[in-house]
Amino acid sequence: MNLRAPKGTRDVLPEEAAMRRKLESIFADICGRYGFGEIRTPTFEHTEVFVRGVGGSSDIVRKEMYTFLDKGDRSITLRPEGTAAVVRAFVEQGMASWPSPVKLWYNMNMFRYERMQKGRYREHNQIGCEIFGSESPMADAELIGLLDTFFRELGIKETELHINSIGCPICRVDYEKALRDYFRPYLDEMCDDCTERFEKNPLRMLDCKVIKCQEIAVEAPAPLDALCDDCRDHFDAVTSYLEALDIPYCVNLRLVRGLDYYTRTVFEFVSPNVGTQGSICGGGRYDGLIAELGGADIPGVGFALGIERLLLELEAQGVLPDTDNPPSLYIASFESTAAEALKLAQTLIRQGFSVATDVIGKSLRAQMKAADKLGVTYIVVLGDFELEQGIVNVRRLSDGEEQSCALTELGDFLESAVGAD
RNA sequence: GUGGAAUUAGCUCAGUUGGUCAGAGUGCCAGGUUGUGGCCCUGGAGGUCGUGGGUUCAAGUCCCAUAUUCCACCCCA
Repeated sequence: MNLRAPKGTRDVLPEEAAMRRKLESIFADICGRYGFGEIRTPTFEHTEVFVRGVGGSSDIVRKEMYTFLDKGDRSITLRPEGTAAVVRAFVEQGMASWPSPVKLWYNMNMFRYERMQKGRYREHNQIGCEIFGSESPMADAELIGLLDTFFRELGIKETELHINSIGCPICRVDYEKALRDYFRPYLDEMCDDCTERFEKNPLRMLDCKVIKCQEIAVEAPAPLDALCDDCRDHFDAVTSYLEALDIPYCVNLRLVRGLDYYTRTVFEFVSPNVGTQGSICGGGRYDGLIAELGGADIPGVGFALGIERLLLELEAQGVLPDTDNPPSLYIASFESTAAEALKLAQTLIRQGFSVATDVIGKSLRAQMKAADKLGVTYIVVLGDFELEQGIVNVRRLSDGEEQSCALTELGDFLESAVGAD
């Protein structure tokens, strides 16, 4: 019997879920401040959306998609990434007629059939942003600025921004030809992967990990030198905006990225703390994608950030978010007063306070221990005596200090306690 | 898809050359105070040693297969 979670999936338990919720709410808040609206697309799409959107030469489409036929013989694919799906929605919903630019953010789970490693899962979550309708480098810079804001609010220090330009379809053709001309004499000395890349995507030969290939690639024509004037100007403008925003960056000529839709700007935030993946967040410009998916010739730029990898990074840097812990109360009771305790708890909970009571029938001593383990701020014992008097002793667990309080004023007491913290 | 390592209680892990090896710590539950937490003490529950075969008088321990996780490639978040 195999009742374990499927390979590459995981359970998120309360402690981690609370941190995720916190970090997601920070991201949502920042997106709102930058003027982005949230979008949620279906968990699955027609396979064609990703084949055409992400591109047939990408690894995602070639070997990582969860694709199946539904009962109507439609080819369906669980979304492996967000941008193609969001662009599909953009086209289908006629967002081209919305005030431009259209700025959207999302927080969605993604599915890729891959070998497992730390920070790499078959189901994982990405938060991301897209800006449609701006060809300007200002849009690229605003997105990176948003990420910088997010990382600052999280307290992340050590991640590096790598940025590059891979040109437009026009100058890339020339550049790929130049690369092939350069590499052709060395092909016999290079690895099998590179000989395959030579045909399909010579750009990838630049970041091969094989030592011999790296030595050969050192002298290869640099991508930035091959850019046409427009692309060169665009890239220079992006970096100058980053400087204006006071965002440090590192031009990484070997940064290529494996999704077919990218044009011009590509960037990543990398860190040594998330396994060999390194990349926490990746993005770039995709000026031809909307047209590719049947829309008008509208430019776009966006990024996606892996929540699981972000959590690894936060943990490594020791800046995991504090989960909110409002002052809370434990009401201990006896068999004779259990009903009154439940009722009092419900009343206070409905007033907005966080209140726990025993629902097992534990001894008073066991209830005290339970309250301590829960980490509540205050505890009261509600017995027959207290009910008769209408007064309870409120004990603060941190230092054992007690003060009496009328039952009818417990809400006010907790209210003032919130203010005191 | 390729190569390597790991898998024993909820968690972190011991277990020597196959023969009381099914254990420790921690966590959990209960009691020590039938009306008062943390520390401490006592007791208890939980594992067919990832799964399935094989070798053997005997396997947690050796062999094979398989699953899962981790690491290195590949690639991406």
